[in-house]
Amino acid sequence: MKEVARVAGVSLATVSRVVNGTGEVRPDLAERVHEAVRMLGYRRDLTASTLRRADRQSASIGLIIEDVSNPFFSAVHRGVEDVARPRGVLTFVGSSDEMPERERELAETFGARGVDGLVIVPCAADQSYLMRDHQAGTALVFVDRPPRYMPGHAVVSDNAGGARAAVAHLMRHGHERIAFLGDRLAVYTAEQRRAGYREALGSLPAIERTELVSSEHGYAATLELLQGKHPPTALFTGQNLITIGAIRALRALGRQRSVALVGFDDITLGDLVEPGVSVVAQDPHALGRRAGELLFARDGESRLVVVPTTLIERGSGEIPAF
Amino acid sequence: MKEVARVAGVSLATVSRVVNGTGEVRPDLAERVHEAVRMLGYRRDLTASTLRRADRQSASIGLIIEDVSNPFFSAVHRGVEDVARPRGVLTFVGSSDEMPERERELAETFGARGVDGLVIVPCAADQSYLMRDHQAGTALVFVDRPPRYMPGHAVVSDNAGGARAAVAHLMRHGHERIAFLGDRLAVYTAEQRRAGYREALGSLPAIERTELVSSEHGYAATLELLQGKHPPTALFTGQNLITIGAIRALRALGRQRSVALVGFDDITLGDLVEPGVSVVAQDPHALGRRAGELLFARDGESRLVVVPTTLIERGSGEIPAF
DNA sequence: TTGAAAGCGCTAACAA
DNA sequence: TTGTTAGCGCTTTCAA
Repeated sequence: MKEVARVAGVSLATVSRVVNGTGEVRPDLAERVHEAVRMLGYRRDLTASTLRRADRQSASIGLIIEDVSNPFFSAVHRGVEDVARPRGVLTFVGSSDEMPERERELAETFGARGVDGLVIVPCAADQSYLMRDHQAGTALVFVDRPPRYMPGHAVVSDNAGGARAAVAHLMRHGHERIAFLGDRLAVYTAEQRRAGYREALGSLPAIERTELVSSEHGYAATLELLQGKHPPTALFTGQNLITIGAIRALRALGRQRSVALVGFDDITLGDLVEPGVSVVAQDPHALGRRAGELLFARDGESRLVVVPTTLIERGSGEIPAF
Repeated sequence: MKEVARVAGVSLATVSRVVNGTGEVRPDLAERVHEAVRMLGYRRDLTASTLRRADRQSASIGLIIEDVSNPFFSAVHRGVEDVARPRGVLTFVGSSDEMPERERELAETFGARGVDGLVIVPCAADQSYLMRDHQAGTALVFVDRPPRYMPGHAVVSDNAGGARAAVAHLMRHGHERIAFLGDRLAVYTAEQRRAGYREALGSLPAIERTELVSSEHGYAATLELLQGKHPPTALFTGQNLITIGAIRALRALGRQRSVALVGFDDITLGDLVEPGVSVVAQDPHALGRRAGELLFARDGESRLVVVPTTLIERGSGEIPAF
């Protein structure tokens, strides 16, 4: 910058004004500055700029998700990017792998880098450690799950509503023995989906298997249920991997055309499988987009945004009870 | 930091030394500093630190991929993250959406933020604009495709080799009319895969449809080929979306069990479809990991790392010619 | 071993 | 309209 000023024969302040487009500068001087910038290949240092600036905005945000390579969360990521980019804001991203200490570590590092905001899929039992950043002026939005032990904006799917819709759908096809196969109930989404399941069941018997954390768990639980005494005629799987495990198990038993199945969260290529996999689809991109919008709005009040889900009928959920 | 120094009754320099663990500090003084840090909730400002530091390292890198929510590229992303994180390096990420001006814009912004390195899936016709960053000391690694009009490290899949393996596999099952359905040949990977296809064919007739840029294109091309005069008995699809389009088309014709199919790049749940989808799988996570390793190694010589592919037999590729 | 002071590249008062 | 100067929060000489 000093170089540019020297070559253009102006002061540092003028270069700054031209480069930032702030303040009035005589056109011919501005042109000389631009010329020098081109000649020297000058590019202003945004970090130094942030340091000195009055508003101290770094035009960067942090995003903490479970895993950047998980299709659900990478769609959330894209949603956030799509609202950040038009604002000229860059995104730092990190995977927490559902480990609380990684979540904290990432939040810590992002904070030390002076991000203007943080979008976070919380996994720690307690997010109150973020109060410091919040008070320091970092905007905060939680996504997929609400925060615990601290207030804050949150954008979540309609987990309970989607689950109710799935179960009601199965009931409409005559099912009275509908099993729920769910994730760790400690996770908000799993607990909400089970709540929806129970609500929709009414007086029908609840058949529940929870704490299933992999497709293998889903596979085993499905086998066990269907080979048991009073097997269910329909399955409602509360998560992606569990759905896949259930499909494999139904195939292994040759029951994929006789036992109904609705999964929560969409399955890639769910329509190419036979029968097609009926699901309650979430909209992860919208989740990210709404979170980003909330982040930049910088509202005071804590808001909970609920993104609707959609039931997609592809065959497996429309198999009748008998 | 001034506060910390005041509370601990030491100088700024001592606080810096304690916080960074550099230089010798009397244990009792160090303890007083730590105490003050805890009390005040002090966190050092990494951007200011970078500005002043001798090495000017920001402990951040930039990653430019086609789309953060594309499973292939998000796996690359995870690979890069997995080598950056243990080094305490944070990752800025952006989607180029295969638009050259976005690629440049992102590279520009990352540069202005002082990233130490850039991992990039190049889509512009010319990457020489990056020479400036390179000379300014930014490490540069290209991934999935080599750079154009500038030297640089690159990590790519064994596109030609994988294609040869796919075609040879089909030939081994008796096929003599094998069609290639490919992406835009302007893209390095598409061109390499076609080259591999042609090499493996030997004297067999080449049946090619290229410039297919969506699953709909793949669908249409498959229909057209199979309903034509001398239909192929086997298909080699050079890209994910094309593979999906081809599967849909084969189903629509009821030919999924009589026409062989091998796709380049793995398909999620390819084993749940009937018949299972045989593919030449890439290892996008390894692509990202190797790129990250090269980035941090900061070798002088331009190196081209080729990551091997794996043929996965799931049924569709093992359908015999008659 | 510690502290004083300079200065990284930039922006924002203020003065001219 | 332009330039001078102070200083953002930090690290790094250099001297004590």
